[in-house]
Amino acid sequence: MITQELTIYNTLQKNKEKFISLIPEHAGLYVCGPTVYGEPHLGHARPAITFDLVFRYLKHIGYKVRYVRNITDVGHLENDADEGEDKIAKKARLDQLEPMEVAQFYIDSYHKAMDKLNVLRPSIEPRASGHIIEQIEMVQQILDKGFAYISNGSVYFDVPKFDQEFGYGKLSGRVLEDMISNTRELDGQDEKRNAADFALWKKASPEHIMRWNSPWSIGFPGWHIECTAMSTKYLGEHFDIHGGGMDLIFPHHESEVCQSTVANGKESVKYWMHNNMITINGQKMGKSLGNFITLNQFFNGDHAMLERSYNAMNIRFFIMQAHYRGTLDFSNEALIAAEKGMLKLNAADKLIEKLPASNNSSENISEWVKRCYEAMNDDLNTPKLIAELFDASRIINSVKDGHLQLTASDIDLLKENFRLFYYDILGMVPDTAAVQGEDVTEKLMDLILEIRQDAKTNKNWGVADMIRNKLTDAGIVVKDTKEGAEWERKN
RNA sequence: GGUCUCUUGGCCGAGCGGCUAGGCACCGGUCUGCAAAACCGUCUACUCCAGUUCGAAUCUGGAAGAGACCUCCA
Repeated sequence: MITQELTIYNTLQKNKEKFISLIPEHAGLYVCGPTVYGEPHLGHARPAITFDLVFRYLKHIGYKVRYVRNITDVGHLENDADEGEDKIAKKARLDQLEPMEVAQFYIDSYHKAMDKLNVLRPSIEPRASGHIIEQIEMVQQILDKGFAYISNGSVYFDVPKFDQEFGYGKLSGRVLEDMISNTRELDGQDEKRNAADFALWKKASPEHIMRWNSPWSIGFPGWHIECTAMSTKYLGEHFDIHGGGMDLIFPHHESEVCQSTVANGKESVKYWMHNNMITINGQKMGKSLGNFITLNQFFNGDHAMLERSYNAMNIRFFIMQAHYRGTLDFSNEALIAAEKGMLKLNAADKLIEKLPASNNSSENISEWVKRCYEAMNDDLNTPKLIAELFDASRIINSVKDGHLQLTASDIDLLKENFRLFYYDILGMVPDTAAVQGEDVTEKLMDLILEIRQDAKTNKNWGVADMIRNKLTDAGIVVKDTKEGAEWERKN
């Protein structure tokens, strides 16, 4: 049973819409995954986390979800390379490795980083190189229907013809005539009949390492066709959600609309969702700008722009503190502020266990739960949800201090839902460092705090402060409360 | 230049016509041997101009600034 009414922003309609799945209680989700020719960086984290939230929330509210996220491991050209050269092939030559070895290395690297960020693995993670046959078949379908042409061994999609029949630019808002009139004439690009046409299949030049046989030439598939072929294969000709970064709207997703409309005879995607981009200190992240920071550099603090290291949950929390459709700017200051907030919530979670129950509740916890759901139902408003969690934190701390009261059942309700939203839905990881097992540590800490308490009782402030300061240096924060001293690990 | 998006207090960031967002920082208070934590309170806002409205951060028009995409490729 579907328990919540979710509303999501559909790029196709430029509006928020109720999410109604094509098949009741089932949801199909396709997201453009990484191009594996380099270390995973911040730009990979945002879409992965955004759609991880979609995946988690759809499952939570009762959908059986098939989540497909592809890996692009064929046919990439360097942005700044003069001659067209496959990104993976180029890297392979430099490193003296097989192209697939390079791809595998970065796939592993990507997975490790995503695991740290607690991004759930998709249901299916298809690789473009493993679906060459499906792509060739789809190109053939488009040719058979007359919306593509062969030119010098390559196959191009006929955009003007598509525009006449179906209307081009639904997703990105591009107008074909404007595009044509704004296009600069480039030498040596006259294989295409029209500048707006895009490649379905490219004939490989001699130095191009990654190549496959096809009816038209030895070559490789055009970029856009892989997503259409793989989404059709695993989710069907019509599916619910297609996601990706806003930078992919044009030309990638617009081209996918063209391809699926022709090949499948209808538009495939019901809801298009796009996450916004990430900037660093207000600037676009780019290798040439010197602000290109990989995820591992964040985790290690190993980059000139980073004042210190930031753990994966800190990054995840920070990303979720902004709405996915807004730009997000990274800075040391903002990251540290996010960490403090996160630690506050972690501390509140631990306190829930120790709350005293009253006969009456001064707070309406059911209403609070409702507000949490409303935030998520409103196009995944995670900043709002996090604000509600901070409100819960205030309630928890106040109940502990005796300023507010909750009944035993309200405490349970609060505990259950705080953890549901914080851990299961937002995907934060419990602060295990101080909680998990570690009996010896627990006993040692009890002993140390006991000694310190003795010193305090004897007004031996020097010893008491020394213990506290040394523990602080060791990354352990001591909190003196009315019930005695408590401790927790920092980071 | 074209298309689109955005511009909220010291920083991050919700808000979608009237009601405190929230976090971080700062300041004051409670607590404490001192501190930290916690709680309470205070202070800084809606880029600018014009319009619609009883009422606008929120709608409309204009200006300025920022960003994304706009050849090939992914």
